[in-house]
Amino acid sequence: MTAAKNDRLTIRDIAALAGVSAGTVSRAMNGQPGVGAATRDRISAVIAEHGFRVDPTARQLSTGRSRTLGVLFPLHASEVVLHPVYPALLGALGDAAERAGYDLLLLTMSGQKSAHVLDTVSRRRVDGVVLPAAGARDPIIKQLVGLGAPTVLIGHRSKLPGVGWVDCTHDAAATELTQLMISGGRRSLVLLNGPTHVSACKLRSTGFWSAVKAAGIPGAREVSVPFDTAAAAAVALDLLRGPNRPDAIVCASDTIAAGVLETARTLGLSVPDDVAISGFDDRSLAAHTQPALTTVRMPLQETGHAAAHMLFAMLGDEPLTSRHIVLPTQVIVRDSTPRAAR
Amino acid sequence: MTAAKNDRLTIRDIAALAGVSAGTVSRAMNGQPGVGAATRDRISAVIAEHGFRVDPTARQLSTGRSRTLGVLFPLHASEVVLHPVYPALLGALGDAAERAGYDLLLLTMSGQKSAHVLDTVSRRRVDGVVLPAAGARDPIIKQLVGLGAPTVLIGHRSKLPGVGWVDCTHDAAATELTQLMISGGRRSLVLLNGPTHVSACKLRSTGFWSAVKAAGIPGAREVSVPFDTAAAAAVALDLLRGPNRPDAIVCASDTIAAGVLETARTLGLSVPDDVAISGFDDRSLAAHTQPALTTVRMPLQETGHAAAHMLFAMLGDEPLTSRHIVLPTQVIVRDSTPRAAR
DNA sequence: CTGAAAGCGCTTACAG
DNA sequence: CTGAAAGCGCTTACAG
Repeated sequence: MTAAKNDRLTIRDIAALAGVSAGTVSRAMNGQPGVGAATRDRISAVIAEHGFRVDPTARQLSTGRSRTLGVLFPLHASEVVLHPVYPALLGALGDAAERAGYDLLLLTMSGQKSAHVLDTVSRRRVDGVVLPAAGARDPIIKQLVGLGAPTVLIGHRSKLPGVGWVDCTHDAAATELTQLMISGGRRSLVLLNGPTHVSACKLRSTGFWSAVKAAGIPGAREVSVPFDTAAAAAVALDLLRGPNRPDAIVCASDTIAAGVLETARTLGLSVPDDVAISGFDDRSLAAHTQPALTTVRMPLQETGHAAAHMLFAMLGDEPLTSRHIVLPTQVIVRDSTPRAAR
Repeated sequence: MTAAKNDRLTIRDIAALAGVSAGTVSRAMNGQPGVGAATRDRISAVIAEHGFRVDPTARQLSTGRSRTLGVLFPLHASEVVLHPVYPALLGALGDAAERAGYDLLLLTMSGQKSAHVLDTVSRRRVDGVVLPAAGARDPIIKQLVGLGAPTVLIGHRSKLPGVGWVDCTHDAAATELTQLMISGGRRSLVLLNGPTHVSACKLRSTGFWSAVKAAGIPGAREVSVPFDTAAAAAVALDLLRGPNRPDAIVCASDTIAAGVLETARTLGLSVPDDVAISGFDDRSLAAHTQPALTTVRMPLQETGHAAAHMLFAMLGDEPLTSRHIVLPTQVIVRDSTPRAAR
């Protein structure tokens, strides 16, 4: 006799009320076979009347499964990387988890010390882990897999066996934007990319160069900057004042594009006539820049849902169709790129 | 016999290895009195050699306490409000929780439907809840308190009895910035505030007006805009082109200040000579604007730690000094405000 | 179809 | 100072 009594009903209370045994209530609650229809109804009625939620702790001790999903926050990621992705993603994860009866454990990792995260996953018997901003943090990914925890990455197409991921078509979007520039008559192209160790940036680079090569356009360049408006503005100054000024700059984020727009304005260049500019992310600012920014919308909600459901599938709750999902992005054409002239 | 056997050692294994009973191991582990020094050492040695982590699930079932803290994410908050605060705050919360042996449960609430959050807190016996971006969401605050869950708000000074909060001196910072403007000779002041339902914005307003009144300066104005650069730029255009152009604009965020800076540049106004501008938040952009932005740094790490420790104190783990903590902000003077001319 | 019982891994009065 | 035992609230073979 240890834990304090409280007013919560236990499965035994329900059993007594329904005139059956606790085991039968358990079977009925969990939708298991071997409970008579009448008994089932009686139990449902009692639960409906008196209210009863199974104690997840007791269930876990008995089954060994926690019905808990870990969400790993990479706190060392720059604020700018974090920003646009999280709220929508978390909302979708939370919704999916709620619907499936899972709870979410928040795993934070300051720096690279993964020991505590691994310990928590193991102690709490976390059923699976989502890494919403996976990337070059490979050590922990491998360690999680080593622990036997089903792992789903968002935004990083890991080659590790068993690891699932959900990503979107950064490459195709970059290709489409670049083609938009080319079909609008642009011939001096620059990709103002983010940090090249970011998986999404690698894909954007691939997409850019594939369009450039397909069109046989020489002299295209790629420059890498942090996801920072001011830094982008500074680099844009060099580009736009330098020799062979580009007439199209594909930017890897709206924040980068904002810096380029700013510099263009400072230099008195007209957008898109003198230089066409595109962004990525479709953040709220993109619709309000002058001119409004052509950009790419990511399927954030869908990504969160897909990641959650992939995890449920890995846990055997749903059929597992694929461990690797690529969702479509959507190019939003506004006024900062040339009208398709063809 | 239900849960799958695994390789993890139980307290009974340790007890056997140390030649004592499980109860004694439990008492030794938990630092309880009534265990001989020699026994204690032997148990420590065994644990050190073989490794052992107590199963939190079993402990919880026995004690009724989960050693889990809830972190409530307000997903309906705009991305801009969320942004600057979360990573540092979560990191600090995570650190503090880790050190105290607590885990963090991620509570998401899409829209205003709090039922699931309350149910989770109750089912999982969450020991206490932190609301990192509390505000006008009062319904859930009251409901959490009603559940008996110790509750700590960040950024909202609730009047509800029993509710703890950690906030910082938004008001004093606004006063200091305003005085900086006044002592620099500015006499036509505007507070370009954020949404007035945000608690921090109310305090910033208070601080601004208190400085204005103390200096006896007439004609000061306050205008409210969303936390959005483009929206701020539009409002700034009206202000800076209208009659009696302000010579100082105190902005409620760096994003707002960025819009004002942009408009000033567009209009060919010199900052700070024609119009002085200050921000709030000290986001990374603030150091890189042209001119660099005078702004306010929030004690985010300290806030996270304070919130966590207040919760521990409410849970009886630490002495509770106060349920209401106001931490100091720091005004960062850069080049967008007048040099203190006196 | 249903019940009685054992077990999940801890903690904590209760004895001694 | 230490052990034996009961209990936390479930689940699930095992019988019937």
